[in-house]
Amino acid sequence: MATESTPHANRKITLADIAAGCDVSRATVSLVLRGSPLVNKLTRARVEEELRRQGYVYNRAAANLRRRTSSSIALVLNDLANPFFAEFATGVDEALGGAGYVTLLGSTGESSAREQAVLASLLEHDPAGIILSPAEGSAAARVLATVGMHTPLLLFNRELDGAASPDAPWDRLMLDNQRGARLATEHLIALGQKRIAFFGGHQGSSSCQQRHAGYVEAMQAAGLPIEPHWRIECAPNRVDAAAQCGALFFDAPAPTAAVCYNDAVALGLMLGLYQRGVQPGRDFAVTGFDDIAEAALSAPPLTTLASKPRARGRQAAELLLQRLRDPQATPERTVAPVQLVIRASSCPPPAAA
Amino acid sequence: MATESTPHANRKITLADIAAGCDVSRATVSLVLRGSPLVNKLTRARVEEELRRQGYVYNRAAANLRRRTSSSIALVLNDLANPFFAEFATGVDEALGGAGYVTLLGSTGESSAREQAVLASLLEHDPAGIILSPAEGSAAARVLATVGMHTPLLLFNRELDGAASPDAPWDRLMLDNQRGARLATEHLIALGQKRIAFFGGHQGSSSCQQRHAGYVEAMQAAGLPIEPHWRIECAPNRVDAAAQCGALFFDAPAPTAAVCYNDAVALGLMLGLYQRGVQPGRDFAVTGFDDIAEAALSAPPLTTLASKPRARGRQAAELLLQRLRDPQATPERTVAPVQLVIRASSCPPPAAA
DNA sequence: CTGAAAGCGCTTACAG
DNA sequence: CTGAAAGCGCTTACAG
Repeated sequence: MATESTPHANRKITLADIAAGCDVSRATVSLVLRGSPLVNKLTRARVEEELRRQGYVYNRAAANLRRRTSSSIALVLNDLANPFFAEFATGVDEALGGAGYVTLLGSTGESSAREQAVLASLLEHDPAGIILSPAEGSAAARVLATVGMHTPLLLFNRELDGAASPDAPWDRLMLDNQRGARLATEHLIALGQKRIAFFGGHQGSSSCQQRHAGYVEAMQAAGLPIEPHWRIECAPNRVDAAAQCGALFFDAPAPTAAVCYNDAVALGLMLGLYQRGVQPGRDFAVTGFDDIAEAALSAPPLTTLASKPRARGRQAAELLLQRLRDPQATPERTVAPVQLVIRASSCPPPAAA
Repeated sequence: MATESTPHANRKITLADIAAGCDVSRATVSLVLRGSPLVNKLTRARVEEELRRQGYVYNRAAANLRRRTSSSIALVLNDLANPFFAEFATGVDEALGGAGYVTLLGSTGESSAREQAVLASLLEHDPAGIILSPAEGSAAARVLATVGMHTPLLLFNRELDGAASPDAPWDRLMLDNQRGARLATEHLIALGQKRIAFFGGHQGSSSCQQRHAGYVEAMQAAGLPIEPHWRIECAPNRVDAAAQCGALFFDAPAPTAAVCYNDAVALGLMLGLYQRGVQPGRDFAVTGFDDIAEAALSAPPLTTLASKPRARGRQAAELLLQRLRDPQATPERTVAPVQLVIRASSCPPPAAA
């Protein structure tokens, strides 16, 4: 009957079905699947034909259970909707896929409470490792308590609160925030700028602190003064940056340039400047951080620091895979370089005052 | 000894460890974990204490194997780095997480060959269902062959090539592309625009065809002519759109407005117009599609169609979960409405010629 | 209310 | 070269 050859829609094909179908043991089928050289050529051919015929799909979960292995990695991000992290995730997934791992996704929306829940849930799926870009204010002790000692953790982009940094028991991949901001500041200084503000970001975030430190470093090395009202906090997005622009000009002396926390903030600041009749790129110099796609296309195009999020994603995956190969090696802190991308029109010399 | 109470770092805690630790059977521990009312209150308390004490982590893969269930959903996207899909993924993950599912991520980079490989790999992890935004040119027959009949499939955003659309054996969630483009075109017509182009996108993509059809519909309903050089193809990104801008003006009559394939294209077109000395919002009207974050912040702000990708992600997840509850129901094609967002300054009436 | 036993789909020594 | 048997960590009738 035609029905006979149709696979039953209600049950998946297993090794046992294949074994029965070509009269060998499950063990032999397993050896074929795993490419063992032990199997006789003809037996192998018969089994492979049967696998095709029945449309067999390997059950990796069962194999992982038996072998006590795992073929997944958990990727937990604070904000997947942010293009920077979306690019990062793409890079991670690319590299993991190439190594035979599958990505378990989790998104925390910058809430450390949700981060706990997401981590706990993903851990039940037994990932071989975790890549985590922590939510703001995420505490080292709590994360460590839920992740435990069994699952290697790679931190990206931010440190955890309260971590004894030098000897933390996890790997880290960080951007060279301080050097990046220093390069941007030095670039402005070389153009003759003297009154340079540091604009945007939350003081609480470690990346903001590091970037600010790089700015201070460059200013001090050049012997330039820093006014208190030249440091403006704002949420790291365009809208808030545009709204905070005015704060730069409340007191004298007004800055003529700003090193911004990131590109989003820089683009928002430019918008705010336009609205006040100050033309960025002519009356005011601006730099960003990240080199998002729009940085090259804004008016004027933006001088910024390229952090290459997709490459960072691949790098994070490689570092974690390396850790899986050698669980005993001492944890490492890797600092990814960032590159100054000069788009001259966003950075004029100071206007003759 | 202190060492005794330290969990062995080389083996994970299992049900059997807990059972041994408080002198009950594994069955009882399992019942506690699953919240069974059968268990005696005191027994439950003892077990729960022991679970905490040993830092037990549930092995969901083992449970899924035994129960023949699955707690994951595969999400396969053609381009996660695109903000539209990043938002979509966020919405999917939100809704799935809430329902106790975990997201298995796959990214195809618009290659249908990689799509096959990614689907095959994810299927081995036995997802309960699949949400797929197909790569361009992805063939229905091939996808169906690798996905099989066991795993419910939900298509998002695009149709598969060669699908007998009305009775395809999968669910679909599509945007109302045609109506959206019609609304945009009608809006321009109501402002008095008559020479309206359709700009950007690939003719091969179903969404582009649908949007173009909506444009044609509105033009014909208003009795307005359409010139052949008013339809310009370009890749759906800013850079290519800016480069193609000139093609609108090769022949007379030149258009005075353009309905764009999407926001990226619209922003690129505006850039191209500026470079030619045509000021969008004054000399030329432009509309987009998607309502990405930048649409509100461009100069001028862009009239566009809001497709709410995050909400679409949640909706896609809900539809798939619904399918899991009722596998027999006939497949559905859901069309999500899109909303015209009018930002007047991008759409002037035609200049007095 | 609790335990002994079987089994989910796979893998891996171990015999032969 | 192939098969019988045990076991990965869980769940679920079934007895008691």
